[in-house]
Amino acid sequence: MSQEPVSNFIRTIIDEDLASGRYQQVVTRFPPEPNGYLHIGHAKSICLNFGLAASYSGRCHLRFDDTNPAKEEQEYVEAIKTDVRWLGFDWGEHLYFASDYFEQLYQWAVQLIEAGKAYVDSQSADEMRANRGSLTEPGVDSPYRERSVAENLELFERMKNGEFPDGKHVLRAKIDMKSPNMNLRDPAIYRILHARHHRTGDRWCIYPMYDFAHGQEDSLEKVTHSICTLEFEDHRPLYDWFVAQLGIHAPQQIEFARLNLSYTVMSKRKLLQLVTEQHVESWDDPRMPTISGMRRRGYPAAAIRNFCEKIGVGKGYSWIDLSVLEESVREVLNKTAQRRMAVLQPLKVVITNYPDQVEELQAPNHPQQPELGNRTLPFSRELYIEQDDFMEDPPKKFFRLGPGREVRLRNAYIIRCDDVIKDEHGQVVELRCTADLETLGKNPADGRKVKGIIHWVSAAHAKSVKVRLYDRLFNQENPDKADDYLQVLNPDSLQVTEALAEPNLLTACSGDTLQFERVGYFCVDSQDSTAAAPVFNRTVTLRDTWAKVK
RNA sequence: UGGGGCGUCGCCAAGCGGUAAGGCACCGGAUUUUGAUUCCGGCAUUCGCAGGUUCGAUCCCUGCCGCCCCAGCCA
Repeated sequence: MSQEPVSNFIRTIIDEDLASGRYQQVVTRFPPEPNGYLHIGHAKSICLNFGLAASYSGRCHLRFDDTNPAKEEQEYVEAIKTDVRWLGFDWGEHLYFASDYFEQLYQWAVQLIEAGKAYVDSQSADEMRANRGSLTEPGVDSPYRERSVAENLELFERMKNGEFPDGKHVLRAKIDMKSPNMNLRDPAIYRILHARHHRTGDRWCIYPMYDFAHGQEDSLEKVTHSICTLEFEDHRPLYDWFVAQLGIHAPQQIEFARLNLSYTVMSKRKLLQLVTEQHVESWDDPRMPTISGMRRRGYPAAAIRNFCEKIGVGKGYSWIDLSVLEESVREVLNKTAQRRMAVLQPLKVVITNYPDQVEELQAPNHPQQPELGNRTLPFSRELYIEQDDFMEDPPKKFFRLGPGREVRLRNAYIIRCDDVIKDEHGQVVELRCTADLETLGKNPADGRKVKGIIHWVSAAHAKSVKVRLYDRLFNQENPDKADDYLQVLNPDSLQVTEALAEPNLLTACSGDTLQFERVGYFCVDSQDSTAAAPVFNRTVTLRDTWAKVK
């Protein structure tokens, strides 16, 4: 699947670690918190972690970082597993949960207390904040900082036994309240939380904090390279401190820049809000930047993988244009999608010199791949073409239909527009045309050139299908910069319309993606489409240089 | 103004002391029964700025400038 890997700073580090003998193999992990659905930003991390493991013949674990029962749910665990699998990655036997390590983590906390490296603090959250200092002022020691080991042990035990309400005490690592790195100013490592955990139920009422859990989880799994995003750079000294104090296997944490995509938001909080406040249908709404939304939209997994490969990985804050993703989608779909014809905004055409009969024309399913075979298209005297393909007073650069002009009907004849029929409002409602019946499958014998080619359907045979046209969810390039990102939602992100399609479209199955020639790629909606009432989602438009010329 | 990072073409991004890969975008042109696809060609005398070391610097040193992150009992 992948050929020459692109060099990047992470591979460089791994190469050095392997060369120096610091590690003998490569073990990575993708560690989502099950508090929401995966999005395209997670895809970058998944492709990176699983890709690196595959490239170095190592392994990659899927580990749920479920240390905060207040926000996490089983539903998310299942959705995440589905998405990672769909993206094409396999964790094999290596499925883990932070919650499986709770007992070990608790023992390690006790060990730290015994070593005089952790203490129970009984300040309130407000007092702790006040004593933490600021970016420019050092913090001050907690009055509880010098409690005896015995007292700490006893209090921590009682915390575990549920003898205190939430927030009454907290276990802190004893490091340095004056450290310029805020994360080292005696970070909280265990808090009291009387909450039901989706996997451990009511067994625990104290839960480890991220900093006290993540590195140890990596260590237990013998992870060699723990890849995370830039904001954890400041946590690395803490990460290293814990594994050093505990004397356990030390993985190397490496930070990279998370993905930012134009015209979309990536924070789970905001995505959750879009769902709960019904700005979109659901987590898998085709407008969502979630993996499940993109899947439903018709984006192939390979396109997402190619995209992640293409954007690279670095440490600088990057901003990727949505068009890069869309190009990746077209790249895959162009090769795989069968072609069909459908008219979105119909304009009637009558071929006046064509007899009252039905002809069966042959059309290739894919112009560049004859092995995909042909399909049959019914052709008759009355057709529909796209309104956009006719102009009453066309400019010179427009080479579609106009009064007296000729155009090729794709896979059929060349026609000339003789008359334009309008209704009482002056609206063009019908075109009277003549077909050159000698041009089926060949160019005019007299050598005249007809540059325009338009798509069409036979009026009597066309099938009506529901079509959903999706556009970017936000109107502003960076919705996070708006005062309120909800204010810049694109009101036209979804347009529902009926299209008239060639009969062959009805044989498409759920999940199939087809190209409506000259219009775009469309897939059968996995939720709402039925044989009786088909629903197609527009995956992405075709590139349209004419639109730019206009 | 404490600490941690980052600054190479419009957007990503290679490069690791020997004289600027690649992709996307863009601009030409060819083929084409999708104004699609495909195909050719063009596209940074220059690497945030200023000094210094060196025969030679985007790569090393110094000083500026700009941007991002950190004061959750979130991850």
